[in-house]
Amino acid sequence: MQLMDQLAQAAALYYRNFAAVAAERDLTLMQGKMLGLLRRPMPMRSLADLLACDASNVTGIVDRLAARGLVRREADPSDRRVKRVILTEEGEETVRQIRSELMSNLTGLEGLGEEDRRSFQRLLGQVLPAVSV
Amino acid sequence: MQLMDQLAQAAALYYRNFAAVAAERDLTLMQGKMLGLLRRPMPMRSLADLLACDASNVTGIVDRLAARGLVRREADPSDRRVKRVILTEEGEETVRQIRSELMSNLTGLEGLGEEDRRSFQRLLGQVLPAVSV
DNA sequence: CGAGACTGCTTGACGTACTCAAATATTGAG
DNA sequence: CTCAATATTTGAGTACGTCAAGCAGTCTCG
Repeated sequence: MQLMDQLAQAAALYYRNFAAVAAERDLTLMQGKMLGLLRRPMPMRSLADLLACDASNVTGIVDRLAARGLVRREADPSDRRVKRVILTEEGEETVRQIRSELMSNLTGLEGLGEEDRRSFQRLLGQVLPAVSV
Repeated sequence: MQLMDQLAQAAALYYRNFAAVAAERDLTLMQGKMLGLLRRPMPMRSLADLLACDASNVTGIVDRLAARGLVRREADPSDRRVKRVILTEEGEETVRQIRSELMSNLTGLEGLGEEDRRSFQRLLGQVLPAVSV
């Protein structure tokens, strides 16, 4: 079906853009995704679930982000097995920049009227139901 | 903006699904994408452009697909620098399977009425303009 | 309480993919 | 023919993906 192909193209385009924005800051796609998830401190395990990858994978990604001072690990007082990942000041700033650049690249979103916006949201949700965070 | 987040989730979901379908056949995401592009014989260079990756990268991916008998290289008679990648019979069959499984997983698409389908297509095109193939 | 099951994180081995620079083979322009 | 440009490959180095194994902390239950 033609619509499916268009969906594929749209998804590819979205990630090309995302990867390009991240790359400007010397971040990989995964590193960018992870930073974007850290609105609040998050156990490694949760990050693995959200990124749909193995926990052992998260260790390396966090290591690299931490080495660059964008995140740090902190102990979870309620369960000493758990380490929570938290953005540093610099990490917060980076996330803000990425978000705003992403928005400004999605010029198509700006042009939508209120009604189109609602439709788009409804259709997206229907075709690709969001996973609860 | 909330819509941007939903877009991100939708794109992520699309690829999770795609990757899962590919993985059932022991293919990676990139290998699946490449197979999907091979509707006709394609120079390595074109594949690199379509996949938005380095040409040296395509060499490896094609190598692995060829080793499994899903594609093969053939010489381009009009330019002896060029090698065209072409699906084998088994490759064609694999692509058919992947496509049909993708479709059947996107149950949300089936449920759309004619009008919704048109809207969705228009909105997708507006927000994330397709790259011409 | 204390043994065993389970969970969160890390490590190591190995394969795939990405980038970059360099080498080879052809092509095309002057 | 010479030189610039193009198509592909190779090699080094990094990031990421899986999987199996290990350690520490938590939980359940006799």
